[in-house]
Amino acid sequence: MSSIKDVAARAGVSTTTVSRVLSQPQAVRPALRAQVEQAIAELGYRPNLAARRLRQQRASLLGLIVSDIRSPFFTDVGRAVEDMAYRHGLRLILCNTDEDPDKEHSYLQLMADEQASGVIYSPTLEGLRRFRPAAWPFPVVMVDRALPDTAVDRVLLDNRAAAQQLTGQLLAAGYRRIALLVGTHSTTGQERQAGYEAALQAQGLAPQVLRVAPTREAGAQAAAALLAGPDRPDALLASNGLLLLGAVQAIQSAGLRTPGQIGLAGFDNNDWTALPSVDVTVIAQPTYDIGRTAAELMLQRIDDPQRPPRKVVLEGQLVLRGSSRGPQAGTL
Amino acid sequence: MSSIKDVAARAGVSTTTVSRVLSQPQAVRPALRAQVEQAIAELGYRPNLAARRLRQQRASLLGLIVSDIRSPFFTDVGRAVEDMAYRHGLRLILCNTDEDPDKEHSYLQLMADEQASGVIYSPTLEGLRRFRPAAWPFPVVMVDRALPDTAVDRVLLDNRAAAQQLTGQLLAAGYRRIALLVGTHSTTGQERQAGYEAALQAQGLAPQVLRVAPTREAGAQAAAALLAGPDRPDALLASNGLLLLGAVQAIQSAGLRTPGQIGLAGFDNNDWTALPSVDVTVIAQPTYDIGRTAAELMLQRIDDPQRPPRKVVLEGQLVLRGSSRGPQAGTL
DNA sequence: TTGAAAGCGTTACCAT
DNA sequence: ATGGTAACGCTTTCAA
Repeated sequence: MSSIKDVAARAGVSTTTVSRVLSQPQAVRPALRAQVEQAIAELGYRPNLAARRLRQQRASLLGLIVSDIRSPFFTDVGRAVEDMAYRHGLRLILCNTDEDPDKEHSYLQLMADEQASGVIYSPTLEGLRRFRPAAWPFPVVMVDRALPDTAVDRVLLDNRAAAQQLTGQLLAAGYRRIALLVGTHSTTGQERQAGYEAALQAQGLAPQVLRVAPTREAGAQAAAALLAGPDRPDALLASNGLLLLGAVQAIQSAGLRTPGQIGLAGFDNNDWTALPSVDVTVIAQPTYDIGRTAAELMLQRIDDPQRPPRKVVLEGQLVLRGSSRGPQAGTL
Repeated sequence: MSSIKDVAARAGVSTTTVSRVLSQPQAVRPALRAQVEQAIAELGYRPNLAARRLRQQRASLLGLIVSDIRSPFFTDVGRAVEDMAYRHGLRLILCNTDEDPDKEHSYLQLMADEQASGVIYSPTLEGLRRFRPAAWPFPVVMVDRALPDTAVDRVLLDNRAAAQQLTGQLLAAGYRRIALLVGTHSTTGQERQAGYEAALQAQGLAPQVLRVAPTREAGAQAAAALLAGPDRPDALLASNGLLLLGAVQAIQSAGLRTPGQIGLAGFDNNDWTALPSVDVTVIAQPTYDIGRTAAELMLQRIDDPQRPPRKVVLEGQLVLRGSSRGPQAGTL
């Protein structure tokens, strides 16, 4: 590998000049600059990033810390962040925490060791409780999950409004006993539960909440229990895509039809939700937008570390499908 | 930030000794070692990775180059690789290429600049054609896609056997006019097509192949055209998860039932394929295993750069569901 | 078993 | 506008 020294020798200039050609070309006389650029091309010179990093004390590198990249939500977000990172010459390091606060901490430490320029972070409830922005040498942008008063940049969905809208839709269709399947571990679940409860209370109805692990299996099991139970709800609301899939599975396994025999709605416009045999009403989260916005906030923050923290709240989009039509609709 | 110098001063030893405590503790007298370890703890010292990298001329860093992390297959593989990387103290850098050979090359170059320890790579057909192992300063492990004679480590599914098995299943059930939806861009599609054709030819039947972009929309459109066409096939085979989803959508939209009115089978045991209303026969790829194996090959290769390249072929698992039962089965 | 010192490749300061 | 040089923090020879 050739170094900046070799380039300098070949171009007949100092290493300083070569460095300048790389970082601030306009500060070098065009003639000299051309010489240097030619030498660079001839040698196939590539800057040594480790040396640059050591000297500058920072790396062109972003961390993405999420619970599990296999969740379609985080996959989309990650894809958006990676696109932005690539465009701006930043690498993206992927970190899965499995909702484990210790692993979250370990990854934050790792990013500090790597002198990352910033970290995009979706904390668990516990991780959020422990988190101190000042403890880390990089800016953090939180996505999807964050407490209301956290003093960091963050990109969130209006979960409360979305859940309220979804619940309102079921109420308007005539459902009265709507049960909620909600995931533990995250703040989003809490907010969605709040929206659901608000919508019910406005009608003087009692909420029925099942808190379960955020997996398809747990969702299916909880939904099956509800459907087989003594006072079966007339509609189900699922607070995320995995729980919704579990609910669909339980409903179909029980031989029930939506919306005729049970109403259904949930979060996340996953690709299978549009299948004619599923056709479930959902809130579509602007997942790519969330990731892109998080990356944008990060780039701006890197540019100006002093700017006041910003909170961006994006709206979910109601995708109205058959599963939330009225209880009588099945006979149409 | 404290450096190795601070630790040395506090422990009353040389920087060399501190370095040794970090990398080969058994070479330092226990008493001294304890002093150093205490100093490290008291100062909260963390090694500077950039300095280490510059000195050692290599980084504890793996690259993962895939077409799109949003594909469930790559998501699972990525998750497995990241797990292994974390366990071995390696970072994982995520790279999406969108099936663009130039972007593939650009990312390979990036990994070279970062002095990555290795790259796990799922090349496009064109990227594979251009690829020269010797051109890169890191070992490569190919996953999912690779030419038969590539002289690099690789982890592949037995695509031909899997497609043959799937087609055989449909044939055994009594289907005779089986059409294949196959994605362009990848070697897997070609291999699966070969398996499909072999199975048909063994029965003296003519193949009917539609090559389309590997997206749900393209799959749905192609399937819809087939179903509405003059000589409609009696069964459909989809060569990956997205095309299969498109096929299911087209079949359900056309008001057809599987297996009664049309047979169906395909690749990838995505979570929605098990829904009672879908219930489609698939080949389940051992996605996590594929990723884990790729990471293992990489670790072994890093350990011993001279070992001969290995090829690991994993078997898909047939998941038999309702959609591939016989044409008359719907009336049972 | 321990230490001194060179050197990895770059950037940034200070001269000129 | 350009160049000399120190410094970033670590590992690795080599010597003791």
